[in-house]
Amino acid sequence: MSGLEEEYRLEYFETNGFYRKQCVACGDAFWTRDGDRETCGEPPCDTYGFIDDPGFAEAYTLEEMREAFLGFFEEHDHERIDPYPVAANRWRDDVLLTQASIYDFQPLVTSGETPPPANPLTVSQPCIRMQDIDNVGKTGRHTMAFEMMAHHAFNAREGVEGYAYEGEVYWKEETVAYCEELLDELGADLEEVTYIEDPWVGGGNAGPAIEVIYRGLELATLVFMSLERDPDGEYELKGDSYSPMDTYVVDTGYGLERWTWLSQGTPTVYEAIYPEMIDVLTENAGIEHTEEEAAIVHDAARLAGNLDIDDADDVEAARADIAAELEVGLDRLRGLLEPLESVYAIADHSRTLAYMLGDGIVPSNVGTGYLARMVLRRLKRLADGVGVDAPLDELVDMQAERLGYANRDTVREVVRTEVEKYRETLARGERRVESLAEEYAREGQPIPAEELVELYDSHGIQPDTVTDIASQRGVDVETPDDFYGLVAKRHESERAQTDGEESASDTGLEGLPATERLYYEDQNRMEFEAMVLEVRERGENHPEGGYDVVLDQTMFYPEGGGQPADHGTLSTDDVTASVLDVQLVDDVVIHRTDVDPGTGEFVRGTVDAERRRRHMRHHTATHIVGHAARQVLGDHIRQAGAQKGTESARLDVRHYESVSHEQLTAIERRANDLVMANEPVKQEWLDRNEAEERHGFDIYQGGIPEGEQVRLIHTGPDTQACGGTHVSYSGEVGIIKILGTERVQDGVVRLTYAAGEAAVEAVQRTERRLDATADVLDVSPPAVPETAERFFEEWKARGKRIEQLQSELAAARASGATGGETVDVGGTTAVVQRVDGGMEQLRATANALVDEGKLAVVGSGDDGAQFVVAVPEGVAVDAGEVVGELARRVGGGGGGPADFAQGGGPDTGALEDTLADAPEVLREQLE
RNA sequence: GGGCUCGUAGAUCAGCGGUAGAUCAUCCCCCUGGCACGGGGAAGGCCCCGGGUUCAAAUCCCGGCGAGUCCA
Repeated sequence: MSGLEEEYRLEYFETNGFYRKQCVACGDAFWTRDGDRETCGEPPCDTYGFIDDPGFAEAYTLEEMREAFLGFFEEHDHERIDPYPVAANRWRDDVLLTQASIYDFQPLVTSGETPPPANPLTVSQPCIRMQDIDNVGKTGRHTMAFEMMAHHAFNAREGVEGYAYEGEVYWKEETVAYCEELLDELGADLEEVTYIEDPWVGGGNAGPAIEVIYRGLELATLVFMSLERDPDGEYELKGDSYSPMDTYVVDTGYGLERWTWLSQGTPTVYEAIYPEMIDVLTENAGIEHTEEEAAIVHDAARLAGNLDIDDADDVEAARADIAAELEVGLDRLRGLLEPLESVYAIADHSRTLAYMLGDGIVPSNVGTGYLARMVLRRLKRLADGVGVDAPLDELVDMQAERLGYANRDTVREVVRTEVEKYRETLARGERRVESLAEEYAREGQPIPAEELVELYDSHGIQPDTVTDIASQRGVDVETPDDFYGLVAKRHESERAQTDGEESASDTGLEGLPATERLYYEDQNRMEFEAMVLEVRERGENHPEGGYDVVLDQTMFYPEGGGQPADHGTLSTDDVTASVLDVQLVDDVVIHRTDVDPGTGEFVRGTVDAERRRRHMRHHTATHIVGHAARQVLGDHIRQAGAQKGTESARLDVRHYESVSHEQLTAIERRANDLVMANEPVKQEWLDRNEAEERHGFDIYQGGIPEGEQVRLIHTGPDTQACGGTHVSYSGEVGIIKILGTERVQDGVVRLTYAAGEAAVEAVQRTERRLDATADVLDVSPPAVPETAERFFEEWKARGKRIEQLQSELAAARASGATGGETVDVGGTTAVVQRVDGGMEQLRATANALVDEGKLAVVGSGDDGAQFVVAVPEGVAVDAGEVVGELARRVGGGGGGPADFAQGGGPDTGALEDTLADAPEVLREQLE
């Protein structure tokens, strides 16, 4: 066991006269050319030394610095590659956002499975780190959106085989030399640069790493990824053991924003990287400073840079010290700085959104969409708070323009839609809080913490919003110290349930050769011959029983990519086995059959052609519908899931609003246009990097395939990476009929459609329903909508008429025209009457009687035995009690308020006797 | 992917087992020279859909559809 000290003894350091020192303040080991140096150079051991005193020979803009960096490495034999999207989930499924340039090459390139797009390479990769959201604007140096400039080299140890790249391109010596040369070229004083030893650990990998510090600013991190976690490993880092890997990767990160900042020496990073935006925002917000105020702000920023400020909490703590140092009041300082902090954050959040939306992320309540929504809402709050009244879509567009995105119209549209949604949510929230505040105001109580949690968790209302509105009504709010802790507590129980995932069962099929998959060779052939390599009876883990059959080659398509497995038969001369399911495990296709075809036998395989053809039509149709949806709805349209069946298929796409009928019709028409154009559907196997380069990441609509080669399906103008089976010409899909659309969740729209024979069947089904409806209405099908509407209107009108007639009838009954027994109960006239009708009639009759000052007991035998008892004002009879007693006698129950009650029971036979006893019951009540 | 909340008049929402309500908007009348305001009146409801429990469901339970929100 050992650490990595030896790893840092570079020849470069030796020959250039470096010293290895230990920081007298923090104890970290570092390398320097300056023999007198005692501290590592990084705050808090040292302070910023570049503000008002830029560290490079010239000032660079963001764009100039990016070009300087990439150009430098191009000159040193690196290939410049285009940056990847910030939505990392478009090429890997373990993370949401790109947080570092190395994300572009994980996991397949770093593991050696796939070659890198170039080697060595250089890139300036846009990244988003949501974890810095609270620090943006406040610390002077944090940005949520940033570009990580990098150069990477992918190496494999000499003599080991089986990796997608081999040999060593370069390693630590060259990496440090490049860094020094670049710094030197830009005019940095190399005497002032320090290299801190800081081992890197992450995601099961580790390696030595060096932090490059210049004038107090960490400019770069040079990571030498070369170790993997291994219980028996010889290296010990942060509590885990590691051993060397066969591949080792140079992973560098140079912060574009910091290099730009250092070259300009502005008080904060924000003024260096988007000065125009800061100008626009300060003017729009009406922030004006006198010369004296401007000087205070400037000095405060410089002082803050010299302090050990890591996050927003430190800023607050340091502010008093800064105020004292500048000899201004704390409140005045805060008043000057806080609006600026908002402006900085607004500029940053606008840029973050430009990255996100420019890369096609659609705001929603899940995944990256949720993150985009959070950023936008925070941006809106900041802008409102500081008085920036420029529309957000303009702010985002300013950044999108600078970043060169082509889909700026969509981006603006998305921002506008999302701002409107937020406005509605806020309005809803305000109404809710207002009525809640009034409720608690009446009781003279403060709004309790549980309500606060509920308002936030279920309705998205921030506690400070609640406090604001409540205080306007003079209501206190119990704000707990640990508000977000309480919210988290609410979610604790759901965590517990999410484990218990079934572990992949041991297939026991190791060592079998990969099945040759014939369905890729000829997607139209449905018959083949093969040899049975292995048959296993399915164990008790599989309640459906049967056999797992492995062949040397197969035409059967295994379930995958949203396409269900083929069915069919495997026959020998003696037996015919039905194939009920087909799965792919690693490279082996497993056929589940009902009987054992016999190991070593030759079998004739026949695929259920009807089923397969329907799947093929629906699969190609899915590509076509996706393409059409993108044309109609916009370039941001991406597949969120898909399922193909025999009767219909569905495609879920990311979109920011529901799809209108008009849009649906347009999609359907475009899709059928593509069908009728009868374009060839071609498959092509391509090297992964080449496929990405030629067609972009949008080919991964159906998920991210493994392996070095990807299979592309070209359907006319559409290209996707896909493992499914397809028809040969788009015309074979037949008619595509969109059956419906629904919003599966916010930000995801589902399109359901049928193709070919399934479409014809679907149309016929719809037609039959229409015919049946027309028959019922006794009109021709075209007249159905109009007739249905007329009938519905008439039905409503009749309902009203019936109600009116019933009350007239009831009034007539009450006036004594239709009998009923009249008795005297303690001085009040009571009428006991049987009216066989519904509850409506009973109520109307009883009400009419009460209107005449009479006590009413009305019974019906229409639907069981039912009673209504109504008591006029000032009569001391409890209607509820009376009904309870009467209903009990017919085997039921009942009740209600004292002046009006209803009830009943199933025993209709006892109705007459019960009504006869009613006067008795009423009199008992009086006592 | 999981949790929570909500679907009642055109709009905003009460009601939360027992006769469907308020406010605004709409229409009519009064007041005015006219408008705003004010006063009086009317019209407007498959209480989201489907099951269940109950004598009785807008109300309780289950399922679906729709909307919102928090978290991974």
